[in-house]
Amino acid sequence: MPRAVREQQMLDAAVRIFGQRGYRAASMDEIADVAGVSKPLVYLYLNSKEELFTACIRREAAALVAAVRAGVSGGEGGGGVRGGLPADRQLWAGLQAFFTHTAERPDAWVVLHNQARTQGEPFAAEVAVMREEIVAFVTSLIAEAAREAHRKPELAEREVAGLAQALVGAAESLAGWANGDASVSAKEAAATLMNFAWAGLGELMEGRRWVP
Amino acid sequence: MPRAVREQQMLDAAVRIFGQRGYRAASMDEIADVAGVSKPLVYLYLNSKEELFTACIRREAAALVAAVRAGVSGGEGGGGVRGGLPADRQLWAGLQAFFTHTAERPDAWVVLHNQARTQGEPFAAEVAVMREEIVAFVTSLIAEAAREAHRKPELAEREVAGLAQALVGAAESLAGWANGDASVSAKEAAATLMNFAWAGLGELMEGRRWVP
Amino acid sequence: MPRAVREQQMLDAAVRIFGQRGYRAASMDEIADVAGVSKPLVYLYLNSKEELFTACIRREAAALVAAVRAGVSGGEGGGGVRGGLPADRQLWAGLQAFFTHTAERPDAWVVLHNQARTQGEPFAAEVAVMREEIVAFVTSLIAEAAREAHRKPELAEREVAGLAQALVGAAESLAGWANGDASVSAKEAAATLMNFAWAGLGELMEGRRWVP
Amino acid sequence: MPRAVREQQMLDAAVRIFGQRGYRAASMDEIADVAGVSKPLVYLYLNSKEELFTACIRREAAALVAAVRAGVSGGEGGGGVRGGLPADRQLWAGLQAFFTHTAERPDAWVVLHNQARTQGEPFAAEVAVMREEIVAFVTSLIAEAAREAHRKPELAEREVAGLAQALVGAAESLAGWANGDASVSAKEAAATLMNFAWAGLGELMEGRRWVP
DNA sequence: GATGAATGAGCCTTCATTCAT
DNA sequence: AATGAATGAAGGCTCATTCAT
Repeated sequence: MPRAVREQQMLDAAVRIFGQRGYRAASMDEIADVAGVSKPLVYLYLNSKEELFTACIRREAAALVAAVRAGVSGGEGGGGVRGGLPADRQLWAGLQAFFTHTAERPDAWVVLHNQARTQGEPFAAEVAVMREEIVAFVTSLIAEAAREAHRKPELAEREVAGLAQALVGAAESLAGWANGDASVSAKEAAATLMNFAWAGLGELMEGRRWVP
Repeated sequence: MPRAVREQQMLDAAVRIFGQRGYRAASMDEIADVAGVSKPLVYLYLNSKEELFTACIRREAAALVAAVRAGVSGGEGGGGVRGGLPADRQLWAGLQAFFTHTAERPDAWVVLHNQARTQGEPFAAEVAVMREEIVAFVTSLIAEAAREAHRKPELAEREVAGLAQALVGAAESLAGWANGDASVSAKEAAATLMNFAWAGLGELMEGRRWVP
Repeated sequence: MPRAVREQQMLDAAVRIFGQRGYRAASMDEIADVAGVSKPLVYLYLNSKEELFTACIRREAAALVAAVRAGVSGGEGGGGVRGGLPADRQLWAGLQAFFTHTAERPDAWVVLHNQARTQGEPFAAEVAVMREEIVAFVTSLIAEAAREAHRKPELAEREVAGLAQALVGAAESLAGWANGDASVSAKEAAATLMNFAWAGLGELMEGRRWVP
Repeated sequence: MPRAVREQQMLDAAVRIFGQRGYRAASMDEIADVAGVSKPLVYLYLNSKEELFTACIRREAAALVAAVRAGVSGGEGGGGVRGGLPADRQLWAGLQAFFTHTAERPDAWVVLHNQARTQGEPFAAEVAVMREEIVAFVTSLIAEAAREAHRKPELAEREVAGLAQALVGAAESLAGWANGDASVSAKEAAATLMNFAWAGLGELMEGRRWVP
């Protein structure tokens, strides 16, 4: 069996075990078992527990970003009208893709969101890169929406950044919730968040704020 | 030294170490050291690592809920006019209390939010109880707000629940963000979230929704 | 059982196993077994294989130097005439003590001479210190002998150093030989070397050299 | 590439690695790498780590003995006057050859002297054979020297054996010393030992002994 | 003839946990 | 009430060794 295939099997197993047990509690023995190979082979290909975990993070981060990108580009119309979608449709498509992907690979999401971020520096930095990529994308969407609405730039740049953080944070949180509670589909989660967020953003763009 | 005091010292130490190292990486040796007692004494009082961790979770969960409750009840006017505050003021007070408390006890927040939820079943259930309590409270606030606005109950119960989840999730996410990034105060975090959320909720109560 | 005693037992066992198997081939498991304790206790007291080996080297080096010193000081006459012995008697006493000690503790000698010196830098340096101490002592003896013989200092300092090296080297080598081949007693080994060396030194002090 | 050549390359690599790392710490992987072949090929030709090590010992022992023999036979005059050299010239030639050879192949010397002798029985015996051959040769030289001096055989056979042991031991020790300390050439080492030894031997042949 | 792929076994190290005092 | 002393069990990692090709 070629090396590349075996490596993917190992990463599959590792993501599963890391997701279920946590980084520390996961044992290389169990990972090798689940991958259907011997432990030395895991070391031969991936060198150490640390590198194995890093490889998992990288693969899953790339897969998630790719999924969201594909969702946004593909849009709703089926790939024809590329790039021309309005900001709200792009956000909607991105959220759907995000919730779908995380629902399909719950262990991967746990690894990225819950495990990697709580295991200290070599790993946290790895996910931080991906997250910033997504935050930047959302930020650009909000800014574009403001432009589309032909408003004077009522929203300061710093404020937009804060809103993007809140939106991404809410999405992350809902992903965990939707996965944990089986009765919520990806589409429902996306709709809930879209409703919650888009209306709020619209109001803010009108300059209406809540003050104590 | 009375037993109750010693126990609190141990829990203090445990929360700190669990928060900094994670459940698995934390060693009973270090906890006993930091607590200034011998290891067997820790076992005498708290039986096992698992029970010790559970005790930490319970204590900190109770403290957090109590802080939020106190914030809401105390309100802005100083404790006199109980229960009479409008829903938005109550939410505002609760958010402020939440962000303040988590900022004051970062290790405790890490234990509750990052560690307990990722260490499997005995522990995840423990925090889930507390979280549900808070979600229920937020849900009641949203419902009350709808009543105050004298609308027909346009918002289905299920929908309200989803919104509460999103709001709580966003708050949790922002708490981590605010603690990690020193430049954001509790009040700022609360204001960001309040702006984001209240406008959206208001719109929804008016029956305006985003549809694809 | 008090800690100090246990530590000596562990060192006894370690010296034996390191001597018989070599540093790498010796297993902490076997050492713990032979010491009659569990492996974690060995780690609790001596931290690591490396530190354990270093502790062995230090203890045995000190013991060997002490034995030689005691032999020289005690002299043949029984401790009365301290310090006044002529150089040849001192050398004779030192050699006897050296061969006696190495014969009594063959594993310790193997550890010092064969193992420690071939396991790279943390360890080699440790024995080098002891060896230099002995070489310095022998050097001073040769120089004193030259003075006693009322010769002009025919022997250059560098030459004396080389002779000391050769003498110590010969002694080290004979120690291994005498221990390996049971029919040679410590006294015989000392006599052989004394005969071999003292005559040669005497000749050299007379200025007689072998030239091709 | 013919098998014999490949085998020599492997032995070259093995001697180097065994010498630098020690028997246990040397890995078959590294040896195969350095030899420029794959690991299974090493096993195909040399069967096991143990046999590989044994093969190294045998080859290097034979090479060393051959070098010394050649030095003695070749003598100073260039190979013409075989066998006629006096004993001291033969010893001088042998020592020079010995120190030259060990200086040229330091790893080989480490393998023979430091590693093989400390790795237990299969290997120690292998070098012992070679050493005895050399000791026997030196013994015969001393005896011949005594004859040449026309003395009655004052030196008992047992005594001669002891002296040969001491001389060989001193040479072994000086070899390590000279290789480790770069400032000593083969010729210097040989001269130091020759001076030290021949005078002592001469004295003994005259019947002058050191007595306590 | 030669090797890429794979593994059983073992070693160093750590940790939660328990007695005897 | 409190602890010094001690351990069973497990985990990360490496290595000599073997097939199928």
